[in-house]
Amino acid sequence: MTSVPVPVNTSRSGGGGSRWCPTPEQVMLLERMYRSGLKTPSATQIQQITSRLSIYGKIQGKNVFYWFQNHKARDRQKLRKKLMALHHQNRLHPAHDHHPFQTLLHPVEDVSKCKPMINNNWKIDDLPSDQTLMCDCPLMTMMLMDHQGTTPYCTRVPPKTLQLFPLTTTHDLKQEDDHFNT
Amino acid sequence: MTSVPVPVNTSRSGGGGSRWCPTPEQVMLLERMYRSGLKTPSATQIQQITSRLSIYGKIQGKNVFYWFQNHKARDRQKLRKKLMALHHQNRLHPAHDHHPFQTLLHPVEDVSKCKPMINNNWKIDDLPSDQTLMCDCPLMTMMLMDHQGTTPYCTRVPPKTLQLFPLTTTHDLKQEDDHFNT
DNA sequence: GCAAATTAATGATTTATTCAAG
DNA sequence: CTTGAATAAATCATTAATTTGC
Repeated sequence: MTSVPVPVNTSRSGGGGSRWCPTPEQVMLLERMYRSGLKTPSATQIQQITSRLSIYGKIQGKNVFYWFQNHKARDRQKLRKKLMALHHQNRLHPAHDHHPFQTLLHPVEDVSKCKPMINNNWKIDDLPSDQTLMCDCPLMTMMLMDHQGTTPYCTRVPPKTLQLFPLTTTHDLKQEDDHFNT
Repeated sequence: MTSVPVPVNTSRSGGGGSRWCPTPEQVMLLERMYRSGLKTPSATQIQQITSRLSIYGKIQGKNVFYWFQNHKARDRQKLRKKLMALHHQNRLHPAHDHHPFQTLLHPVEDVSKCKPMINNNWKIDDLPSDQTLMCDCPLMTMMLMDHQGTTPYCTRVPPKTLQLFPLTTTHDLKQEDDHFNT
């Protein structure tokens, strides 16, 4: 696209093929409004926002409109993804584990404010004894075994699959559909 | 306020150490996993990692959890700083560009109690008169106001008739890509 | 060379968000 | 409108690096 170093906001007048490139100030203010509860601005609001943000750079009403649309959609998508993963995990491992964690960090509710109350209340700490644990984790095993002559426990090096731990301690291994790859 | 005298114990030996001190092997393997794409391990994965890293030294599930949380957060933070710096360079904020931009991004403000005047019905045609428009969203006005009166270059702020934007009509408006984030 | 003092990294907690379910 | 679930951001706290004076 013949990118001539145009001063950032490449809103070329005319036939206009360029996209809006928000400035940091614009993004900051938009995010602030979004967090403040404005999820779907009305046309009037969009006009006001546009006029106010135009002092930071070129901007149009449709940019604002699309920004809110995209931002909301992205938020929802992200959350849905998480919930899906969680639900899947819950189905597969109803017994224990499954929480993606932060809840486990709330040991006690009443005393947590007063004192640093040392933290041995972690559920995760009670690791199930490592008997079947270290049998099937392709990538993990692969990553954990190089560079040391010690070879932890499991010495099997799978080809190249990038799936993480499909395993459960007692059940057969169905993958829990991980989602770490952005 | 005043710190309690730390028990000071050998973290890796036994007893209640102050905090986890990862061994170089542990750090190396954790970083390798992170770089391989594992950003938020599930509880099961954390257990796996913990049990495998425990051969290099004392470690608990919460340590692994915290490690990934912190690592991810600080990665994001670093990246954001870089991007912010770059954008600032481009924009050449002359007045006071060296105040921590992060503070501006802090969501410390609690204007969120204001009700979102959501209005999905945005027909541009029947816009109400502008007079009442300005009144029903003090929140937006407040947020959009310049914090220090910096107003870089463009100072035109017409609060009146503004450019309209296409609605879902015959127009195409297919240029709403997302690039304001990341 | 060595510790006390100071600064930078990083482990561990707390707080503020988000969307959706009830 | 309130609450549930789960962070990610912000912050607190402690360890490691380093500087400094002797």
